[in-house]
Order: sequence, then structure tokens, then C-alpha cells
Amino acid sequence: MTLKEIAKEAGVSPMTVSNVVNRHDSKVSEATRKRVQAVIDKYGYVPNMSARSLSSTRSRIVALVMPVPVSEDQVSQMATIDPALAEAAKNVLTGHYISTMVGFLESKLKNLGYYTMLRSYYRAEEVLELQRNWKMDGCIVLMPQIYDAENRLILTRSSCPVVMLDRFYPDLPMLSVGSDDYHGGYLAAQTCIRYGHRKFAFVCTGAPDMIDQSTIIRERYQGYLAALRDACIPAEDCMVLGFRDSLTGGRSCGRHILSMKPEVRPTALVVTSDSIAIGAVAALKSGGLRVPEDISVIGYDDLPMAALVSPPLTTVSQDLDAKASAAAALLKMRIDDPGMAADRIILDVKVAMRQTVGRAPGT
Amino acid sequence: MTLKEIAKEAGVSPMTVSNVVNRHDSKVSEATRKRVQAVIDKYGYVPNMSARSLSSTRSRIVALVMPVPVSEDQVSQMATIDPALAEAAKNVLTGHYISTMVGFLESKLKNLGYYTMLRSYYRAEEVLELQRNWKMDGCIVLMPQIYDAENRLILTRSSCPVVMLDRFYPDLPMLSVGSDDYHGGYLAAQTCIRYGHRKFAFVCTGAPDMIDQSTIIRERYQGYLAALRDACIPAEDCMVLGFRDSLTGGRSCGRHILSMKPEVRPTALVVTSDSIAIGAVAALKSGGLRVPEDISVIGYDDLPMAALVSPPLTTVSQDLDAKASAAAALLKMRIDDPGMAADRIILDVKVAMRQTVGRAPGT
DNA sequence: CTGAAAGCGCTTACAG
DNA sequence: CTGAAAGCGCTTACAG
Repeated sequence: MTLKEIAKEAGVSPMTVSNVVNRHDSKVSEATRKRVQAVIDKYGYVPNMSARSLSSTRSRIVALVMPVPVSEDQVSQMATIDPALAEAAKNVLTGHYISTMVGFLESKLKNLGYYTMLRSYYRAEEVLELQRNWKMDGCIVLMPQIYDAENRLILTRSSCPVVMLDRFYPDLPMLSVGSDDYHGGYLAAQTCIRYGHRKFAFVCTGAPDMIDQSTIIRERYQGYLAALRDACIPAEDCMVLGFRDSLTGGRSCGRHILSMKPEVRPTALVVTSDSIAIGAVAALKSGGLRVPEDISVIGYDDLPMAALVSPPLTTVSQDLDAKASAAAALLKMRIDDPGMAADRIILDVKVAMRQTVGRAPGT
Repeated sequence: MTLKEIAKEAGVSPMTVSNVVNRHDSKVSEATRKRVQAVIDKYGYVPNMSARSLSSTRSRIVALVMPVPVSEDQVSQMATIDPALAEAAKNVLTGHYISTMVGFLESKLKNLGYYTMLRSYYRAEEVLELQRNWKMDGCIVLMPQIYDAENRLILTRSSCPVVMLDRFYPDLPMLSVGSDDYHGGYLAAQTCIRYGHRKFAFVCTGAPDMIDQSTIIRERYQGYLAALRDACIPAEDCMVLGFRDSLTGGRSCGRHILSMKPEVRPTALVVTSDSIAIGAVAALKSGGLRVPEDISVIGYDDLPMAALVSPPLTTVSQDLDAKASAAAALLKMRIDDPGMAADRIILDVKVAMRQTVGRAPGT
């Protein structure tokens, strides 16, 4: 059933049916609208979006794009070198953060009248091509942690509005939604400081040099340092460690802490990931240290499991529902008003106080 | 840049460019192909998929559709009645199983040359409309656990090939991919039986009557019963419990077990979800029972955290990568050969032996 | 408020 | 192997 056929049946022009379908109510008299709508309902007419996209300037499709660490053709050879990385390349939705964000975004976008296309990519070029393939109305980039060059290409060469999550380039006009990682890092350290801690380890994902590579980690680290400074704790007394962002990585972290002499061992771990924090707590416990009596740990993300592990993990928590809402709303504003200025939304974070942070030993 | 402009530039007809773009190599001489390709590369020409969809019979889009438990307009009122349900309706990707499957599927579909559209739905009608909106090449239904009537509508009225995951209707010609839940239930019970257990509780998600409502749960239960039968354990000696599928639901389960008199308490819990199993273990431990010395627990799904909780959870494990591959491949086969017969793929499961199943007390 | 015409950028037969 | 014509099902100006 096509627009034309509906028009014929209702005794009006295709244009009028189009106006009814698109709810341009001011352009159609109420009587005509009802008559046409009746015919539409009778035949269960559904518009052809391809035709609509082709003849108009928009598609109503928003792309949710996510980088993969390894290209498709490299996956098999990578499997022998770094199996975990190869696995990650086969599935971009294994993490709690990204899958939750995608779920919320689909819901928000649907409510705003958009279709959601999901796409993993290795090169920015793939994203740009996708946008042009479908005349995308908009594009949301998730987890653009690593590839700065690719991110910049997407931002500068995009053929549609882009909202980038968790990443901001001051020198580029862009739309971004992030959370206040600086404040998160500050709060994490401050929470421990209030319990008397003065010997810290900052534990981040990846190698310790991630602090230089990832904006997120850097912000958290800067916030953490600021809290130390405000409490007159010399940063030299504290260490920075890096482990793979997984429960297993966390266990390595815990074992590493256990291997240290008690006199140099930190009394508080400020960790940039709950997975690592939880893994670390487990390893510390099985190594004979009590959490939080002997050592305190604070995580980041507030994973669902954070509240259940034993002891329940104290962690920095962000509102992913609000983040997705903000991203979708920002994108829609930009789509509706192409002249809109660059904008950056930063959502606040809070500490979910639970039981892995306690009084520093001997205080 | 359009096909036509490329054609003009290359001095050929649009049709020839089309044949080059679509790699109909037999229809173009190698010399022409090269010349045209050079122009395509020079201008970075990208085909317009809307135009292609409109003029051809296919769109290359596959829809990944997932039911939500509450319709959009009911969410706010539902929030007061059942907050957890309202939350679930706002995000279909909170569970590990579904988000992992979506991640794998996107990757497989991309490799097969399809675009992935993600969509949550409350009524089958939404899915049918979406299919027609975009002339979908195919559709994969995830987690169709609950709404049989809606599932049947999708299967019978779909305008494109459909693969349904984890659900099969013997009376309908359909394509389905599932895992061997019967065998999973059997293996779970058998594992405990081998450790001398004879007093069981079967713990499922939702109310105990889920066994009648969900094919998956029913299959697992039947397999479980078969294992009891094979070991000459009267099913009357065993109980069936139901809890919400979450860590919190699992804690309720654990507390319920703790409230029972030791003489009637089961010595082994066969649980249809790792979340419940892990929550239950945590509650049992804090209630003073030792796992597995006093009570054994076996879960289902092999969540990433299952291996890390303490003690590591013994659980039934399925290969989600293989499942996604099978679903994507099956769908492609059906798209390429519309006359293909109905088919059902059932993947096997295995037990991940860890430390929550041990000798039955007093054996 | 309503309509006739043109066109969006491809592909599908049909010729040659 | 290559091309000219028609058409997919809408929307966008432009008239009236």
C-alpha cells in the first residue's frame, strides 16, 4: 500500500495524505484529515522510510557508534598475541557502562522519534561512510577513549550532528556529554582522607601512562591530586598503578599490594574502575588483609555488583539514565537547530557510601 | 556526489557505475571497472542506501528487537507500583545475556554486510511496522520470554525473515536458535547428585509458576526432574522456589533458605540464574551457612562475575559467541533463500565446575 | 486548505 | 560488455 493508493482511495492528492501522515495538521482541514486517517487505518498503511529519506533531507536515523580495539581482519592473528583484546574486538557491548548507555539511548531516541542504528568501527572513515550511506540525522559516539586522531576526524568531517560521550576537545567546536571526572576523583580521595588516610595508591585501568592518554583518567587523577593537596598530603608519598580493567586485573592489583612491605603499603586505594576494585578486594581478603580495617578501597562506576560483594564496595556513582537523556536531548536540539553553538554538558557524580572505606589503621 | 555524476566523470552510464559499486564484476570489463573505481575513489563516492532500498527489494538492514515489560506511557505510573519493572522498561540492555548477545550480533551482522537497527518494543505491531518502514532484510527477536501472543503475531505476520532466540513454537514454521536448556537442567542436577545430594530446591526466576510460562525455565526444570528420576530421587522430596532475577532476589532466596528448619532444608540449590545464585550464596554465608560444606549451589549463565565471587560459582555455561553466529548465519541463509525450510538450532551447554558444589553434608 | 509537477539517487528489466 | 528508459514512494517548492 502506497501513499498514492491511499490518496486515490480517499479521493485526495498524495500531498494531502503526506500532510496527514506527517501530522502537518495546519495544512489539512480536520474533516479531510479524518477521512484520510480512516483510509490509512483501514489498510494499515505504513510509510516507506527509504522513500521519505530519499526525497527529504533527513532519515530519522541516529547512529550509535562504538570503537573496537582491533580491525576485523586482524582479529584472528591478534587472538594469539592478546586473546582478551581479540575477544573485546568481537563484542563492544561486554562492559556494563557501554551496554547500559546503549540501552538507555535506544529508549530516549525512540521516544524522540528516531531510529537507532548500532555500529562498531575501527576507523573514523567507517563512521563517516555510514553517516553518508544513510543520511544520518545524528550520531552519538560512545567510549571514544583511545583514538584521538579518529575522534577528531569524526568531529571535523562528520556530515551530521555528533554528540561525543566522555570526551572533549577544547579546540574543536563540538557537542559533548560527560560526567565530572575531576570531581569524582576529588570525592574519592576526599572520602578516604576523611577517614584519616594519608598513604594512597591511585589505581587506573591499563598502564599507569593511561593518565596521559585518557581524558577521563586524567581528570580523575587531577581531582585526586587536588584533594591530596587540599589535605596537605605530598603526592610523592603516593603511588600510581595500572591494571587491566577486569576482575582479573583487579586480582593482579590486589596481589601486587600484598607483595609490598607493610611499611610502604598504601592504606587506601583510589581505583578508577569497580571491576578492578572488586577484584582487588577479593585478592586482598584472600591474602589475609581485612577490608576496610587494614586497607580501604574506593571504586568508580557503581556497577550493580558493587552493592553486593562482600564487603559492599564504596564507589563513585554516575547517573547513566540522566547521561543518556542529556546526550539524546542535546543531539535533538542540534538537529532541530543546525546553527546551535558548541556545547558541553557535564553531569555531577556522587559517592555511594558502603563498607570498603574505613578508618585508616592506627588512627 | 551521485552515481550519475560519477558516471559522467568516468564517461560511462550510471548503470555501469552501479555494477562496479555492487561488484557485479561479470557485467563490467576489467578496464572499465578500474577506470570507474578510480573516479569513485577520487571523489570518495558513497552510495545512498535510501535510494538503493527504494529501487531494490532489499535494504540490508536487520532489526534486533527486544520486548520491554511496560509501554512507554505506562512507565511513570508503573514507577509507583513496581519501580524495578519501570526501570527495566527504560533500558532493555541491563542484563549480561542480552547485551552480550546484541554486541556479538552487531559484529556478526556487520561482517555479513548488514546494518543493525536496534529497537525495543512493547507490542508486536511495533515490530511489524518497523519491518515495513524500512523494508527490513531480516529480524532477530531477542529474549521473547514472556509474550507468547506477541511472539506469534511477529512470526505469522512478519514481512521479512525472522530468527527467534530462545523460543520455539512447534506448530509454527519458524527459524529459531536456542541452547539446550533441558540438558542444562539435567547437567545441573546431575552435578549435585554426583556429590551425593538428594534434597533439592529448584530456584527459578519470577514466581514458581514461571515454569509454566517460560519455555526456557520449563525445559531446565524438565531436565532437572529427569536427572532426579534417573537417580531415583522422588521429586516430592524437592521444592520449587521463585525469586526476582537479581542479586537482591538471590539474597531473598538465601534468607528464605535460612529460615527453614535444618531437617527440611535442601542441601543443593539448582538455580536458573547466576544473579540469584550469587545473591543466595552471599545471604547464606552471612547467615552462617558454609558453601559448599553445608549447602551446594549451582547457577546458570556463567556471568563474568561468577568466576570471581567467593567461593567461585559452579554454573551452567553457554557459548554466546556461537549462538550469535548461528543466529546471524541462519538469518542470512533464509534471506538468500526465501524458500528455505523452517529450522531450529539448539546449541549445547556445559557445566563450569568451580567451588559452590561439594559433598552433601553427612556423605 | 488542496493539487499537479518535478525530482531525490538508485536498480531493474529490456535492448543492443 | 554497455546504455536509455522507467520507476521505486515519498517530499518539496510552487500555484491556486
